[in-house]
Amino acid sequence: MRWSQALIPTLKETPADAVAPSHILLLRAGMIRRLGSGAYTYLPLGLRVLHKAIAIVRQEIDAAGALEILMPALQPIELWKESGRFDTFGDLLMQLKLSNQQHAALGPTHEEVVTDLARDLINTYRQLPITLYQIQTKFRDEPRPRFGVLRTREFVMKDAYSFGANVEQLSASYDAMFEAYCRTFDRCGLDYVIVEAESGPIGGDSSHEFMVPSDIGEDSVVQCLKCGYAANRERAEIGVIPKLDEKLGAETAAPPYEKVATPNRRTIEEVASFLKMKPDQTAKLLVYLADGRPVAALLRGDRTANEAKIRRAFAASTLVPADQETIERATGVPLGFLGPVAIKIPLLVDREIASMTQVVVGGGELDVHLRGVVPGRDFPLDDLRDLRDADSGDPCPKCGEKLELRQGIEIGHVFKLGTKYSKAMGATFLDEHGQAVPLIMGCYGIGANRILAAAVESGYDQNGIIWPFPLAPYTVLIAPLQVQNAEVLSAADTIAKALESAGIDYLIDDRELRPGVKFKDADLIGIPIRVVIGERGLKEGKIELKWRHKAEAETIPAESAAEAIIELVESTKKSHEAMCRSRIAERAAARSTATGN
RNA sequence: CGGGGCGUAGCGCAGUUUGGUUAGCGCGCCUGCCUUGGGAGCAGGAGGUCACCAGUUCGAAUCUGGUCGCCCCGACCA
Repeated sequence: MRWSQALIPTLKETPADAVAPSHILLLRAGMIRRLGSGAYTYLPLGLRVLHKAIAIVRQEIDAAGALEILMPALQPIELWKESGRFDTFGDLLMQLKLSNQQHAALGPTHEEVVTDLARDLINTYRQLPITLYQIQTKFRDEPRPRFGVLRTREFVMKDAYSFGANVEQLSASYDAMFEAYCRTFDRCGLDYVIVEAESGPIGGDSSHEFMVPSDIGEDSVVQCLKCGYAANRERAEIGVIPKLDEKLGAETAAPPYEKVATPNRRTIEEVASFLKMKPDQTAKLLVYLADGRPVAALLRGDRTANEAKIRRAFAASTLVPADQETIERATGVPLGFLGPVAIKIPLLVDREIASMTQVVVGGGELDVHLRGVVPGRDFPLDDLRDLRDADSGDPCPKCGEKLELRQGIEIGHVFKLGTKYSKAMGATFLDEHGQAVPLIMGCYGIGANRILAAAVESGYDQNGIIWPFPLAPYTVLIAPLQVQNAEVLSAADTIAKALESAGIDYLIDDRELRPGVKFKDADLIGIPIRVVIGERGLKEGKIELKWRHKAEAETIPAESAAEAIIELVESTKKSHEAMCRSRIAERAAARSTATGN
């Protein structure tokens, strides 16, 4: 492609409403343009990257044995009512009225449609297992689109759905997708982390997220750098925190707790600052309705409750925070002054509380808190649980080392669904005994646009984007510096022709501009290999070769330049493929050790 | 949905507090000269419903009321 014929509207200045590096750079590099909030046009350069990412996804998902289909984005609302998600999806679902009063939705995901298809087409266990997928635009009425292409109202997703006759088939399909995702992201050249994710009432290892670490990532993940444990923050378990054994001797002699007046101080912040203490010296008592029954959880004041953990701890299938009226009716204590001493409803205590010698808690009556309360002495510690979100510095559940908390961009998610949709929508098959049984499903998503955002977030410098080799809009940028000079231009054209016939994609900057402008633009759009041809070098029979990610350029002989560049591209591809293969081997080895024996 | 900010040329901004010539500046764009290895220089030029609607006023980018749009923080995120 000749730059003079292309549409690459680079910007010298930073657009005012872009904040995230990927957003700023994709705009400045002329790859995207905003139409409205959360809606972006992909210009030629950006679209090429998107297409390269999609091509890799498609190859790997195909190779994993899934079958590509294309379902409508436009869906009858009845399907959503049938699955029960019309209510749970809420305002996120983009709805519209068609003629004839038809009520429709633009698909935010396709469990309903694919389950409808399956109940129609899958009749017998002999057709199972099967995995269907599509690559298609999804619609979600996001309350707050942000960070450019990272969170939009309309986005391209690869969504796959597996159907199995039993749990073994589900696991096999899940594992195949999991492996395909690893291969996909390895091939994209992304640095990703796989984390255990919260999977709802099913539990177990039935959900994983693929994350690219980034400060603008919207998900928090905890990671143990020692043993490799990684989990979504909501999911992460916390290792055992040592109890203070010695306190049994020392602290039983501590003075009894005292009541202090805390007029109208209800929140942890208010109480702590009023008593001139830190929030981590206090504890808070939270009240929930577990399957409708009021229950309480006690956490250190500065911690975040984890509702999924609390729900499981109370063996409940639903858990919602209790409202003020319910709390006061159930406990007889006004909101803001609840404490664990003499509480009237079932109480579970977070494990961490056992490591506190003294604590400030609510006094169980209006405008009163208790200071110097000793856990274990003043309230029981016999049922300790893990009830909170993991934090930086908490012990790893596997090895006890300190966990690190980081942000990440979710680029892929694999999930064992079970029979949630097949049961709700009557998607059954006949098993070996002629029994109609619900299909066992899994679902697997990859956000194509997020691959772009994540690649830029993890590959840029102050001059612009540094694309990973496999995703770059073009592999080689050829920059003849003096286009008026016939020798320079023909040297550039010679190289271009050679790349063309070698099947290597390139962009040739044939614009009649000053060299500085060309260099700035080249850095901005981030093409991996830059070939500079200038009058000066050409006189000495030399042209310049530079990697975008390296500071220094090298010179090579002009007459053999084309061959050298082709060789460089080929060897880079080969070493990347070799890296992907060795990752595959590593995972296979890890699996056989894990299955043990 | 709560809090904060913004809307003036393709992009970045000044002007608004205190109403008053023809609404400015930089970048980009067009023409010419000049220049040519890291966003050059000179000269000339095009480009504006000052987000929209209503009001106050002799007079509104500027004051008042309303509407819309966009960004950030939070809530939310199968």
